[in-house]
Amino acid sequence: MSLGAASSTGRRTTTARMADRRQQVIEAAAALMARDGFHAVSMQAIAQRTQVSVGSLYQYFEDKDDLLLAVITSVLEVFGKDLPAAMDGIADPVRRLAAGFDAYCRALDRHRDAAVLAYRESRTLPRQGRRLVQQLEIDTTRPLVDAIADGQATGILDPEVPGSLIAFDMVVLAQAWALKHWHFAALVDLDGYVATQLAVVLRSMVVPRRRSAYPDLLRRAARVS
Amino acid sequence: MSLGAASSTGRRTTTARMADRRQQVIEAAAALMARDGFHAVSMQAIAQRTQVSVGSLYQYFEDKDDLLLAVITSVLEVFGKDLPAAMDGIADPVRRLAAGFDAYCRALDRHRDAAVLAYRESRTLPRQGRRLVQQLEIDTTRPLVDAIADGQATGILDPEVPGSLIAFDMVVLAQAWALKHWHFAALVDLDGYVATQLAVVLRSMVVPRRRSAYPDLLRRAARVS
Amino acid sequence: MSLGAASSTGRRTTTARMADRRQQVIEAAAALMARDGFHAVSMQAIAQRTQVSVGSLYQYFEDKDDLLLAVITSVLEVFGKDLPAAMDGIADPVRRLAAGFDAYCRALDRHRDAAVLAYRESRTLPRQGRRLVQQLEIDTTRPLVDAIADGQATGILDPEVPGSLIAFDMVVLAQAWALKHWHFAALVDLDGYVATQLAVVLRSMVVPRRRSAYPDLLRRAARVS
Amino acid sequence: MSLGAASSTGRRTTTARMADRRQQVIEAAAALMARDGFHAVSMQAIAQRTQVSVGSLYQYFEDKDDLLLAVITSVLEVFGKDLPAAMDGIADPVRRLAAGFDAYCRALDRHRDAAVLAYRESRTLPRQGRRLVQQLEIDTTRPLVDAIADGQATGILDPEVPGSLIAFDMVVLAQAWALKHWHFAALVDLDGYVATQLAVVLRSMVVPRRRSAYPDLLRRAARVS
DNA sequence: AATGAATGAGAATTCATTCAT
DNA sequence: AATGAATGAATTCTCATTCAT
Repeated sequence: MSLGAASSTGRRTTTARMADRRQQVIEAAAALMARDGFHAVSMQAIAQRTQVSVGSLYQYFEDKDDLLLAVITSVLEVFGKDLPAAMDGIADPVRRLAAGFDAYCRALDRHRDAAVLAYRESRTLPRQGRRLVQQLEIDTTRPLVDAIADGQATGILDPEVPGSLIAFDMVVLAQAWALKHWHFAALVDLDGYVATQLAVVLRSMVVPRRRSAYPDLLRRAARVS
Repeated sequence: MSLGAASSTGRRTTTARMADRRQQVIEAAAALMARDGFHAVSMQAIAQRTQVSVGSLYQYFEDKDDLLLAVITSVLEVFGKDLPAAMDGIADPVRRLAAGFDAYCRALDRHRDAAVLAYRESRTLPRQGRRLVQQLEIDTTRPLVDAIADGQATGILDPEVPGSLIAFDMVVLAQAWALKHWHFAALVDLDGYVATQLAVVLRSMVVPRRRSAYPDLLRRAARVS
Repeated sequence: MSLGAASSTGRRTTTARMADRRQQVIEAAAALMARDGFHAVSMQAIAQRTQVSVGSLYQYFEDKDDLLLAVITSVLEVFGKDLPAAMDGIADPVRRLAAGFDAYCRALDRHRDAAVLAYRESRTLPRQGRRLVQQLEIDTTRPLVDAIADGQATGILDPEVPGSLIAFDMVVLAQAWALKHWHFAALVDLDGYVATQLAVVLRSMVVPRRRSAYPDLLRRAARVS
Repeated sequence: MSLGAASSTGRRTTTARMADRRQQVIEAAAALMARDGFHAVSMQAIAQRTQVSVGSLYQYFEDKDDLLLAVITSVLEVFGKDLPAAMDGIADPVRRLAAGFDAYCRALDRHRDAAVLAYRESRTLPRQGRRLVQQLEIDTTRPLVDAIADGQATGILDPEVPGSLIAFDMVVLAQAWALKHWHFAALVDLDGYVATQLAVVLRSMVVPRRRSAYPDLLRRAARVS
């Protein structure tokens, strides 16, 4: 569970060693909280797991909420990073969109517990933290929104379609793979899931005369039980 | 926040008066927990709000988890009840599906906080309770699955489409109205949301030569900013 | 665990049915408390076990302490009753003493848990109740004290021996079979225990020239590991 | 009520200061529980008495049961320590036995309340703790058993006498001074008690031709009312 | 007499946070 | 910077007892 750079908290992080430890704490906390939930994990448990004293925890983080915020943003950053990386360099907007959705789903699948944690516990954060997380989620959607806009500009996608809404639908459906895994996993595997959901979304957007260009994306690739 | 029928937990509830009180407690707890989250609400607080002694709380519910389960199932039951009620008697499978989705979204909109509570805190429940909630959610999906199957049998919907998966997508998207309200509400109003999402889903399912029968459902009705 | 008449509390006990129920409650309470200890047994648990309402419990007993007193006296009465019954009619003071000790040990063995309860929890009783229990224990010793006095008067037992003290020793040693059963039971069986302890006590009392009359009592009868 | 060495429980107790405080807590708890009984003493009360926060109590002890175990073992250790100390260096087995019994009775007399507590509440302990206490009691008996065996080897004591059983009888009788103090104290003083009980036990063991060597031990020294 | 729902004081235990070393 | 002992408010849950029906 290698989680990104983090911060978001205006902490000094003077020493490099301190930054290291801080990151370790975030990862340990993420693992514990993903398993047991935020409230069920005590600061002492996190300290113990990280081989750090409780006192030090408060050197790295304002308080427990601040740690949670760091954990969540750390998780979201990982997700957010994979997405543009996967889309970068793909000229065709539809294929770019598909690549983004695919990458996002895979990232979520890899860190399923962390994802559940992030979406579940963001409510626990104080207002400001909650907003920050929401903004991060919106930022993540950005590349998708852009790809749709691009597709509409190119005449591949229906210009009447509300891009930002559909893009967020894609985010929601990707997250659903983690959040409703208990249900979806009984119906399809990850590949099938990605293909199916992609087909649903694209069918509603690609204009009829351009459909022939994406036979692979518009037809369900996988069996669904 | 008038929440439906009682129990779901195998409780005694001998007196009618007791059942009444029990229901009051569920509603008060739902309100408080929806606002502050399960862990932030103490049994004391619930007792106080309901004008009931703490001891009585434990006469009605095994423990706090049991109360949470009662709250969540109570919430879900309301949602689950609106859905078939709205679909009942509509012959056309597509219109039936639309009516169901519409009703579900509206129920969720009405009890937005309770919905967030239910989906957020179901993780807090012990295994068995969690399963119960999941089953309840699957049961809710049933009428939608049936409508899709009906549509496929009638030749209106693409027979290759995986009905159970798409039906659950609809549930997920309906829930997203509550869970991601902070984002969607900035883009559309409820009517617009329902229309748009319905269009997305139906476009990917209705076979081309039957599309003309549902011009209202397949075109976005509302403005999206 | 048929426990004796009881009362000791100045309760009315009007109906015969009431007296019956009362006795049932005492027995159920004795069983539960013997197993789990006084504090670990709730009034509701006793009520449930006896198929009686909690309210009725308070019709039969002042409060929980009063119930405990009833339980303990009930237990002790059973013990106390067996003892004189066994001694009655035996002319020889030494053999009478032996019969009494034997009967007492056997009664204790039969109700070992109840015995432990009685001796352990009598401390829990309020002053007055404690005194009552102590008096009951002293009364029990009476026949033994008398037998010793008789033996001394007859010239069989050493006149210098402090009878009341030795008699109480016998009570203590009999109780020890129940209280230290975890240890003694690993060393001897009940018969061996009775024989051995009897030999110890009698050897220190029977005057030398009368010893030949009790070869069976003065020699250890049983094997001790 | 200065009670001996610490732990017996596998606790960390890093600091010396911590060990100190821990010991203080044990002593305060012993005093309170001896007076009011285990269940009647709250952790709050113990904390208050020791000038320690409730939280700290849980730093020193797993839970209330663990504290009770510490109290009881602490008590028993004191008793167990006096006994061999008094016997050490006495060559004559009978006199050694007498010295041990004497020391044990005196230790019990000094900490009578603690003794009652230990024997009464050991039932409250969970299985493992109870076993530990029993083992401790058996260990205590050891020097007595050895002395008897020695006496038998030397031909002073009747070789047929079951040593381990008699030794435990002595323990029981010593404890009876504390447990049945309400009765015995009315009959004799401590010196008288020790002398009398010793005489009872030794008379049943010392072989006739060696009796002349212990006139002081075989004759009751004290008046008994 | 009998019932059992209602009560609320009190108990054990946890845990975020601080601070002396 | 780091430590981890100390703190005590807060929380969940129990249970003896009462009282309206």
